Amino acid sequence: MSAATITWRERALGELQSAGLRKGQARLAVIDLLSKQPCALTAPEIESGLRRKGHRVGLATVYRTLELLADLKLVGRLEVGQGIARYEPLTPGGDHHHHLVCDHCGRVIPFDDDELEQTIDRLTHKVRFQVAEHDVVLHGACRSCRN
Amino acid sequence: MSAATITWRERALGELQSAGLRKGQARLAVIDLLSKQPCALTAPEIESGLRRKGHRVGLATVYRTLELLADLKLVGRLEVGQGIARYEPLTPGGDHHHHLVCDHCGRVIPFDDDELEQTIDRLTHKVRFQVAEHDVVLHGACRSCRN
DNA sequence: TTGGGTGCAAACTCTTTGCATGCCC
DNA sequence: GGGCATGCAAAGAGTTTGCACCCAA
Repeated sequence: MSAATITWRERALGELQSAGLRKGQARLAVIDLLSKQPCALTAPEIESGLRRKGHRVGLATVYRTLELLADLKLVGRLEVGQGIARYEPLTPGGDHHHHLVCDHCGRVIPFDDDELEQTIDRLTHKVRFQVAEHDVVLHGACRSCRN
Repeated sequence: MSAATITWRERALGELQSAGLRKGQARLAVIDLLSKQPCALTAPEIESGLRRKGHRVGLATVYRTLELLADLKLVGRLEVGQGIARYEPLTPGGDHHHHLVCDHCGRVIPFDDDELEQTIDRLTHKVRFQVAEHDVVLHGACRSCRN
């Protein structure tokens, strides 16, 4: 089994280990839930998801865990409007993507596009600014909401 | 003088007129201030800017005015992180741009790029989604903050 | 005159912080 | 056992809403 087949969850646990951080039940629960999610969730969504599964995890702990995981580059933080932060697992080489946001129902739908990535890469070097990350958000109406 | 030389401020006042909306002193003050701004401001920034000029405008009114102007497509709403909304005048054909955000000092710097716009235009038609607007945000360190 | 516009204050939501307790190592 | 991790509650910040007064048309 090659390194490329390590799951995000396994990688996250390894990163905690090598950073000398503990694996408390709250952290494990948040990592578990995130690892099963295809796209970005808000902190309150994560908290209620855990509660529904019987975990009693403080919302503050969810935020602290997400901040920790973001510092370790294990999750990405994304803001798509309404001043709400969303978090999603990051995979190193793999599935970099951006988001379509439906301004009617609030749905967030991931997409990717190679040409877009190439264009942004070129742009990143053109600009007089040290670019670390980029976000592209397309706003509009999803298939259910456009009439 | 052709239609193309109408200023944003004049257009905004015209839109209010034809929508049957009143031109109260607070709305006029917000429109005036926005018309002189090159890039996106937050609602509290607008409020304190007006206060500094001697206007007494409630923060709630600033929000209500910005929402109104956004509905009329006269201003764009932009979120660059930290859950803070920023607003800037929109000109129909003209100066479409995107933003560099310094994650250290919080500065927001506008930029534009034709290649990027073309790529996003193509993308907009490729995607199974009705796209109304798009935002590109590059995060990183500005020239003052990178050491 | 009259109803939309405005200011003030309170409410709401998301997020962060303080502190005492608990549990991983 | 020691110290990081956690939960609860309170504090903070941005934004929205309720309501009475005011002013543009």
